[in-house]
Amino acid sequence: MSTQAETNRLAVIDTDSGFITVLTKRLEVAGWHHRVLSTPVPPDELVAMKLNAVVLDMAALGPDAWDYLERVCGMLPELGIVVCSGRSTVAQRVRALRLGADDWIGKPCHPEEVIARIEAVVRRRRRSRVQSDVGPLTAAELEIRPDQFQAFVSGRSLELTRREFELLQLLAEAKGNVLEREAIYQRVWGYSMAHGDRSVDVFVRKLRQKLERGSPGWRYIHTHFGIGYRFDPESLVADGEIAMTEASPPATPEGGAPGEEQMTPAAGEPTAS
Amino acid sequence: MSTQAETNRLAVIDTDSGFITVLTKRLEVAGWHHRVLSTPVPPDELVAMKLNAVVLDMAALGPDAWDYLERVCGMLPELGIVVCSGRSTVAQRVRALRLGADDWIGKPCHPEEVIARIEAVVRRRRRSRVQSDVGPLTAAELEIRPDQFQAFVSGRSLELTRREFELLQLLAEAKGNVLEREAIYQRVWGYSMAHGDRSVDVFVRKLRQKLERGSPGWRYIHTHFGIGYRFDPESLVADGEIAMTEASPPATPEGGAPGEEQMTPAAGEPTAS
DNA sequence: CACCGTGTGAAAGACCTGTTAACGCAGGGG
DNA sequence: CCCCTGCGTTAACAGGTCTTTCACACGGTG
Repeated sequence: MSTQAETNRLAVIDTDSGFITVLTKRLEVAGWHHRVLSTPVPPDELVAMKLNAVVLDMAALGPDAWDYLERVCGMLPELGIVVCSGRSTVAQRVRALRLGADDWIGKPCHPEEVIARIEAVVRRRRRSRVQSDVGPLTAAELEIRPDQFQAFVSGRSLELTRREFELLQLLAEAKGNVLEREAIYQRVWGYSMAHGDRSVDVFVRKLRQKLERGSPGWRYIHTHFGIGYRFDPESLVADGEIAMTEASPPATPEGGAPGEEQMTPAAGEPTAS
Repeated sequence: MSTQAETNRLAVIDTDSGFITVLTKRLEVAGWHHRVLSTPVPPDELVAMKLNAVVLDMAALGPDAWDYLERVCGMLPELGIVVCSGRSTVAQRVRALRLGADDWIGKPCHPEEVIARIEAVVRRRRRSRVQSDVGPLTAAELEIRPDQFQAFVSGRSLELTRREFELLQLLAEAKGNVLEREAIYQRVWGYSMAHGDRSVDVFVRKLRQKLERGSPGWRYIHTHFGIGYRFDPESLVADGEIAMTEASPPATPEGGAPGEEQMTPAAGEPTAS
């Protein structure tokens, strides 16, 4: 809940163009990343897409539909699977659900209901997942650890407060992009910024202070006059000079966070400058 | 799938005797513990039942059905909620799903499908708490034994109460991760924390007290201001030093009750390394 | 040069946590 | 049947930490 703005990723495997058209329109409104496939792609590829859920029509899966469904369910236990198919019998629906599908919707159906059901499935999945979903994020000497609500430099904590940490995390996740004050405030504080509020500036200052104290030699946060701030680690010394204190590989103190690859929500898309 | 040694607990809130008869018969075959209710019991009571899921008919909930549904969903985010009702509109189904229901089935329906859908809903939840109850867990001088609902230090019990133990176990299993108060409360108490509830803090204090009494020289639970707590054993004495039991315990001579077990006069202890 | 936006420091105030004690409830024993 | 004891909950207070706000200096922009 706190980490909002998490975009959901969905694949639709179907051949019913009318259904797809209507559904994708709704998905765009809802802000889902989605991809339409007309043939059953190998489970491996589904894995690579890092999906949250998949909607599929048994009719589009060809003759080996049940095999395919079983393989996908077995291979991606964390994936939300919603079958949206034409006429079906109770036995078929029960079979799919037992195989591991999360829901079955009969066509014709209202796209809004499809989305609501997908969301229900994903919601349930989110809750059950251990909170190790977000891997540590590193930048220059910095190691940002969402699991600890804290940032480290060569193993030493920067002693950030909650707000400071969330601000840093937000900026770092948008690496390279300029974020406007209003947007920052909105996402860290959770509500709209009052006119004339300087909180963001004050926190940027505190953050810079702690960053410099723990990692002198680097500048992390840049100011864009009249706009906002941008995170982008920049060495203050010539490249080859970092003689001592190299030890760049941030030693993971111990918490064995699984080496989750960082799932980039959206491809970097620079906000105009 | 795996040994279904764990029985599922389900409540059915409905007044349709025919439906209930058929459904309960199937539930018995499937080995579910179930309870039939003809009126909407207060959410508190649902909590006490320690359910995995609930099946409910909007028609049986009376005039405040939507309110009730919303309250239950908000209070028991971990509970699987399946609505099984008569004729309905898309808008109603979407509303229920958005409120937090996991599935909506229209009557009439086949009991086998109802069960399959309940199982699909519960299936996800189960994954998360799979590995929790097996082997003993040790950390520093501590030995946490789920089979006894108790923690030990060099063989001596810490005399933890049930809640204290569950809290400790939860924290220890998440070793190294910060857990937010809401998350802790939800997983130990089983339902959502009311705003302003300080129970978690109080129990953390009791736990720290007992931990310190049994294992001075170590700090186990760390506070993260504005967030929650983190379990991470930390020695209070420098590594190479011979712990002299250096006055860490402020004695507290003025004993309250005479029966106070102040044992541990000098029992050998640290020696660890 | 005038104007606005940003950096900086400090102080007031809101919020959070540690700690203690009293209350109500349930189970066991007399 | 009543009393005793242990446990969990709730309220209240004290002490600290974090946020916000304000004032002023500095620097970029037109």
